[in-house]
Amino acid sequence: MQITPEPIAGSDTESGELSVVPAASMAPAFSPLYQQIKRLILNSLRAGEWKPGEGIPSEMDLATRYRVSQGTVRKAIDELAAENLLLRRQGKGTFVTTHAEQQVQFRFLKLEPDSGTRGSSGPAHRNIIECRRARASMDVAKALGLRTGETVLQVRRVLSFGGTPIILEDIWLPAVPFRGLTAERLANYQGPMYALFETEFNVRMVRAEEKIRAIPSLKMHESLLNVKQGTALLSVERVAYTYRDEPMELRKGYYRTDTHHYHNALN
Amino acid sequence: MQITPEPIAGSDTESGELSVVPAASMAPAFSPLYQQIKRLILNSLRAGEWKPGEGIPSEMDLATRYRVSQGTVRKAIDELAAENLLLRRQGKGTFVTTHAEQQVQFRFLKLEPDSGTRGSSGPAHRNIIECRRARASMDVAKALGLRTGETVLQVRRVLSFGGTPIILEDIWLPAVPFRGLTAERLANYQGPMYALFETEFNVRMVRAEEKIRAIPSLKMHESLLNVKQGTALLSVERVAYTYRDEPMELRKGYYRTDTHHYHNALN
DNA sequence: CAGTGGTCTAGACCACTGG
DNA sequence: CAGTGGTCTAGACCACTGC
Repeated sequence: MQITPEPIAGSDTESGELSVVPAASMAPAFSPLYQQIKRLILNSLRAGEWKPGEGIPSEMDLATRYRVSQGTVRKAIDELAAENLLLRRQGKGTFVTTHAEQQVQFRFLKLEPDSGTRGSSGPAHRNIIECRRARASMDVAKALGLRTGETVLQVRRVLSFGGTPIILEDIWLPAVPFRGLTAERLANYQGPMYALFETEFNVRMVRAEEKIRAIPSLKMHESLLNVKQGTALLSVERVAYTYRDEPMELRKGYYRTDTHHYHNALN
Repeated sequence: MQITPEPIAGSDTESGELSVVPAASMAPAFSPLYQQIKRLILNSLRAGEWKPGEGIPSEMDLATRYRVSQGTVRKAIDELAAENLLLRRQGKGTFVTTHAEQQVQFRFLKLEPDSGTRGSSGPAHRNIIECRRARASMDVAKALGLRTGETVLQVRRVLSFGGTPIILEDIWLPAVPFRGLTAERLANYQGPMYALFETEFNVRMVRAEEKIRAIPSLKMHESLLNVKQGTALLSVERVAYTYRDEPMELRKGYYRTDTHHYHNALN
């Protein structure tokens, strides 16, 4: 059984909904119903039919809408919840996840103090050093899917914990989606940067990939991070992706790890 | 409905199976059926009723055994599969995961070459430097849940990729479960170290936690990793846990990150 | 072909939330 | 109390594997 999506939000960007056959393959490309439902829900998220923080229709409503059983909708939502795109709350409903909540303040930041829990030394202090327009270098362009020389915004900031500067971040953003972003707006905004991206620029960061290295600190790190040149720093290069799986941010972080460490759980 | 486990494998270590009430709380500690089934399956895994690589009974068989529906067993297995304790293979059955398979050769190793895929430079070369008995220092004892001074085994080895030494690892293991482990057995064994632990010592590593820092290389790294003293190295401190969630290995890794990087996906 | 896991349904009931 | 997500069942059928 295949589903014919009803044109609700006038936003089905993808034309070929089903039966995508791998090139030069005889595979029938069978796709279970719940995967098709999952894609329809994802399309609604992409189209902004339900915004971050809002609730989506109940399972029964969606089942009626898509003309499938509740269990099928349920399995679709389960997967989206596992990917952190949706959040289920028993008795209340299912909600679009957002970066604008206290609990997930630093969802992508895995640095922790060696002793104590994160936040035990008070809230992080953010210091915007600069925000300027620039031309994408080759590696920045490649990471963001742009052409070399295209206009990007470059942000530099320092994060301090307990009064000590711990992290220097250089951030590159494509200029077009982020038109109007200034150092002042960044400095005045309370809350995670990704929350500002959501509310002000309609850009939702969904997942990220990081490449981690150890590097000797440079001269510029001396004053900004209060370390001597040559000190070992953790280099964390992150590319963050949107609902559409487009790379929308390149972030090069330099972490002091004398009092903190990057924590990772392996399963 | 609560399940009364039948005494099959004579191995139900846990006495209080159900209804664990949080201290000083009136919470009824409701536990869904599938969670109870999950625990029973986990107990069988712990007891060694099904060994790594082996298949477990079919869903229908387990449903009959536990006197629940197939769907309930299914949900229990789903969660264990999500935790990488079981592996489902359509048409074949459900199997206990193992480290002794080519595909998951380096399940816990997240270092990748900057260009190319892992393994593109041929198989890793393992060089056992030493394996000796020692007394647990304070931090080693704390990590392994031992008392300071208890006997541990200490292994040192170097991993090379494409002929270049990239990783130095110092490994600490509690002496008792690993009695009989020698440098020779380690050197002669083909395959992942965790696979040897499974087959020879009945120790199954299920998950791990890592703390990552950047440190300057020490003098001993000069010859072993072929780097100059003071070069920035990635320090990866891993504690690995068994089925019973006991810490069974402390591993301090020192990674060269001039040609490789630690890769991490964030969701 | 039989046996396995994978999907889908319909319906009942339970636990949790908020008015 | 109604509405939500969460659990459980029984049964049907499908996709994949190996003999």
